Amino acid sequence: MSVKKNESTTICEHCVHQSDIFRYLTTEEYEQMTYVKSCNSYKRGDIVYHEGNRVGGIYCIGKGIVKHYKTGIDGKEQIVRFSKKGDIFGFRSVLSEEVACTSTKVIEDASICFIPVGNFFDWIKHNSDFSMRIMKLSCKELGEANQYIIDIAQKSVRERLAEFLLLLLDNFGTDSDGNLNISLTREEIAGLVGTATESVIRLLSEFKADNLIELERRQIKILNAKQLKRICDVF
Amino acid sequence: MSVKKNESTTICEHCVHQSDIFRYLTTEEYEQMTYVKSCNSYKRGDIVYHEGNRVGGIYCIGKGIVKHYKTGIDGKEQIVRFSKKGDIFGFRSVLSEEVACTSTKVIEDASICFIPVGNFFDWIKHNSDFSMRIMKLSCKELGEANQYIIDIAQKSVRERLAEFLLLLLDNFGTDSDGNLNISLTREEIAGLVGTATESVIRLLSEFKADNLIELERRQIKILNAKQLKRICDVF
DNA sequence: CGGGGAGTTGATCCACATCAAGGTCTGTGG
DNA sequence: CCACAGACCTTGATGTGGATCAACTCCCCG
Repeated sequence: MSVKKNESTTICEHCVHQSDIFRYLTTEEYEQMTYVKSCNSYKRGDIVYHEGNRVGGIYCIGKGIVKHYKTGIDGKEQIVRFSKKGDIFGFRSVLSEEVACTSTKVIEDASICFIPVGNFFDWIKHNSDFSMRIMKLSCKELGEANQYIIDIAQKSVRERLAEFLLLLLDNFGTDSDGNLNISLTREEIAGLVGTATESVIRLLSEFKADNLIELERRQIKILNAKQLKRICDVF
Repeated sequence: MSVKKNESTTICEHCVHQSDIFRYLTTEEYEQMTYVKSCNSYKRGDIVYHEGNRVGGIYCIGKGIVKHYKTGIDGKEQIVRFSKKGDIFGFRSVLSEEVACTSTKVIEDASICFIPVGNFFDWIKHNSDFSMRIMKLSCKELGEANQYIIDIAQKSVRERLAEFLLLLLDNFGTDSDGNLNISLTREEIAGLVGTATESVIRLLSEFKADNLIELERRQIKILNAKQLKRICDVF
């Protein structure tokens, strides 16, 4: 259940500044946005919306990380994507006029803005630069989803795990110690790679034994990206 | 390699009429389209474009069926989608300004129109109804791709095969004999389901033995859709 | 300091891939 | 019209990646 608290506008402004997509709004539209949007803060574990919900607008992340996942057999989560600072999400359901095809849950305390569908549609309708950016975004996500499909269909768990470690590195970068800037449970990694938790654990230990990574609880440090790349590049 | 022949405009007009997306063009734009588009006919096996190609426009199918696939390990095809009469494709690469993320090959003799990217962009820029439709389309495909991911990640081959048979039924319908209106090799079905050819054969025979389907070479007739639905609906 | 979620490890099992061999259909050219 | 090549299909035998089950430990937090 989502615990929301209203926040001062200051953080909100912050959020919008993070996202380059709103640069394509006119000054007037931008002002309108700061007026209509509402900003909330979320804790790890909070649900932004559930699969099957009707989504009444789009979301923009000012701070934090969320995962987008579908719930499958026995409630097993399959993560299809992450969003982080500056990313927008929810537009897929809004634009396709369908209910949400994924659930969105916070995995790192976040501050997220909500913009009602009406305004969003207005901008898309009247601002072709903005609408072009949105289109580009959805097409990019579609390309990534297609890649995901063939990865899961044809690569081994070992290959996929190597690939997703690199993807996390690319997406979230590292802190000053070289650790990945995202903290996932083994179960979440399993839900991302599409495998069982135990398999993730075994393969991570294997990678560690081969000096490809370092492990310190949920901290993962990638030591040998080149070799990981070699493992996942089987095509 | 793609064998193309120019066709009379008559068939071309035909093609555009099939697609409801062009109804959203203004009369002027529509006229422009009939002027700039070029129509070609393709035989089964012809390639429209390869994964990694730069795509210079969008395609619209007047007749026939194509498959969109990625090539993986050992050249094994993973089909991610089909397009048929009235569908447009190629816009993903165009809009995301990336190279094609899939190859497109004809699986039923087809007549396909090509519309250059320049005109397409013009319409999107100046016609918000049209651009909205395109957006809706790409978001719908994104939702389907997400579903595909969790299916492949969590369902058994048996469940997926049942699901894809129903999906083919839904997409292509049946002829007067009740056979699916699409003819795929066992290998293509395997590439769709994400499994080995032999597994497809064994499971199809199983379904046949259970009187769920009838098989006559590449003709597949679905006898008991309800039971197939029960097999694939494990979530 | 104890309860619970997360992580780990080992043992077991099976769905499915892979390999191998043969059968059937179709189109081509002699 | 036949024969032959090649693509496709089928069936059986075998191997294995990784899921599942079970037991235990570790670590955090109230």
